[in-house]
Amino acid sequence: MNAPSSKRRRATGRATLQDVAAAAGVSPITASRALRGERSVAAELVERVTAAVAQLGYVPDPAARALASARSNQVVVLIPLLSNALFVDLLDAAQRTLLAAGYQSLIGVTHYDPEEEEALLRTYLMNRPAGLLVTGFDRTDAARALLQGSGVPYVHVMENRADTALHSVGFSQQAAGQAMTAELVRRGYRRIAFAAAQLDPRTLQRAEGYRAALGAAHDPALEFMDAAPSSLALGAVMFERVLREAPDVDAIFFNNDDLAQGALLQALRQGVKVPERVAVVGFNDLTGGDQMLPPLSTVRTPRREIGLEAARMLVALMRREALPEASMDLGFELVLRESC
Amino acid sequence: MNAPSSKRRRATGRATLQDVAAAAGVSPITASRALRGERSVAAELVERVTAAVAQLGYVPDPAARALASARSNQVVVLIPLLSNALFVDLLDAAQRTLLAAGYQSLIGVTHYDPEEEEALLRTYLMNRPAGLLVTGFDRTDAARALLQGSGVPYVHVMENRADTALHSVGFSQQAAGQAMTAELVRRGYRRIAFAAAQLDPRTLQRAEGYRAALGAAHDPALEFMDAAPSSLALGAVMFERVLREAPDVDAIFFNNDDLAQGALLQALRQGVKVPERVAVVGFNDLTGGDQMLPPLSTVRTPRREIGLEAARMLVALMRREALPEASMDLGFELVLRESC
DNA sequence: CTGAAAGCGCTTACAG
DNA sequence: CTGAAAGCGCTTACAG
Repeated sequence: MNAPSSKRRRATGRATLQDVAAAAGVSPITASRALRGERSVAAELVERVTAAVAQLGYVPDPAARALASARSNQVVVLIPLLSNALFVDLLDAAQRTLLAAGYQSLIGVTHYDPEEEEALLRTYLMNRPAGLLVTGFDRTDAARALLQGSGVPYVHVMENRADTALHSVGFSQQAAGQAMTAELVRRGYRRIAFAAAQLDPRTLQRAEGYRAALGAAHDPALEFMDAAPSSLALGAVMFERVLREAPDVDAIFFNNDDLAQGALLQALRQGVKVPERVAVVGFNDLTGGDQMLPPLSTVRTPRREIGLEAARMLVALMRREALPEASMDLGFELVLRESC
Repeated sequence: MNAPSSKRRRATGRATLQDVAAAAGVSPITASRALRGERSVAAELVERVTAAVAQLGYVPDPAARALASARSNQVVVLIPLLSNALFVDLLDAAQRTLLAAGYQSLIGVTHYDPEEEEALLRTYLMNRPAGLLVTGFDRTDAARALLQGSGVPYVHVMENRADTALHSVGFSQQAAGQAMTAELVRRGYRRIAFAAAQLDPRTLQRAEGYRAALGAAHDPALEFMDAAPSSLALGAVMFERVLREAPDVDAIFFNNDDLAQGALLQALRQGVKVPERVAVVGFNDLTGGDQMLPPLSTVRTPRREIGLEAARMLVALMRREALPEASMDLGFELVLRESC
């Protein structure tokens, strides 16, 4: 009768590749190839398949695709924290680029914990992702082996390394730390403190740059490190502490803008003049820096561009296209407002 | 010989349910049932399967599962913006809860655009998600039909509605707007402005609350609406504008904290005394409000709790467990600091 | 409580 | 350039 064939017991009601093939008068394999843009299909058949797809409103089933091809259309993005605007910006840009290229993003938050990252990697690799975006180069050996052994392309974001063939899009954190410190020196500051929170690998690289810029003038007593997460409130506390413990300080380089903004607000509360009594500079150029009193001098980091370019690089890798370069240094920019 | 059977041409090398079943001496179906915790399996067999899983390091293939069961282990989370800390907090909490329950999150950003939301829904529904979290009740009819027709459980976040059987976790935006306005009235303010950006549905609900609290005293000339996205910089501009266009204003209720914080900084720049000349209050209690000069009075919204509880509710729905209630009102709290 | 059979909707590998 | 067959690794539906 007209009842659906009893053979198709669990049909979902959606049009399948079979239906498309039948409507186009080709075999399912040919329909599949036409759909995926394989060039070995006659132009006329491609047209017929395309028409059938449009007519039936066909959409491929990602699960069936993943099962048959051992590869999904999802990209895993591993970032340290969602509460840091830096990573949210990067994620947003990467996500849009990937979506436009037909890939969905699966986000994993590592909380700056290598063990947690390794666990996430184990879990997400089971999904047979098409690719991965990972933050920085610092991870467990097991995580590295997992990435390497997966056969899945991946790109490192935020950092660059010249000594490897690994794919990366970022900038030199050390060079950025060095450049801002050098600018302070150039402006005549002599007792320059470095105040950092979180103490993740990139923060420590910036500290290296700070030390390099200071050379012999570097005084370890002017380094203030706090492993707590970065925040406005912590910046206020650190500002007060630096002035108390190093009264002769004349400039403070905070490793993140939220710290620096908190410091500026604390200075206002204490009546400490910035930059006259002490200069304050930050890092990243987060929202609000230009609204501070005085407006905050900082290092602008290209996080959106990093997200965009890393996604592009990954897409090329996933499509097995040739890559112009294995690693991109997107640089940084000193934004000198009135706080130094 | 010892070579793998030529029948298994595309094996991936991972242990399969077949391997587990063989090692446990049961059929694959029984292994599958034991794995998924179906209660109809003898305790002893469950033990043997569990042991085999551990021994082989077996992990189920999500794609095969999704294909066979027409349901994946992924939950789609649709939020308006990643650049608003409010939604990032909600997302973070929901994500953790879902991950702990064995579900992965697929994030979609709608940019407050119903058309974009509808498109995302179409795309993501193809993945046969196990469930969805959607923001608010405002969407296209097609999107509503898509959700309804999918058969997939979903929970609304951020808002509540008593007049429907729809699942939701949030609070009354209108009541929150009304409560803060009433507090300002109680404190003796008489010319209370409402300044809003983005103008999304929830902002407009807060505006309703503002009007309701003012009653006959409500003056449309004191409403300042700007459809641009919320930011510190816009808050500064709006503050200046309100004072210029309504010089007799004695309090300003900003619909989001970033606006209010920007206003506070602008007041500082202009030398306008807060709250003496004009009171300033915000909404959401975002990071930094307590660091402002003066510390910002605002409405604390339970976004993390919303993410957590909505995820819990969804998990119960996905597991077909009984639900204590279809809708949860998590309330809000006035945080009265020194800016009013 | 357990299982043999069939099927989910695609793509791979092999032919021609 | 095109296709018939087989298979990816699970779960559903039917029996018993």
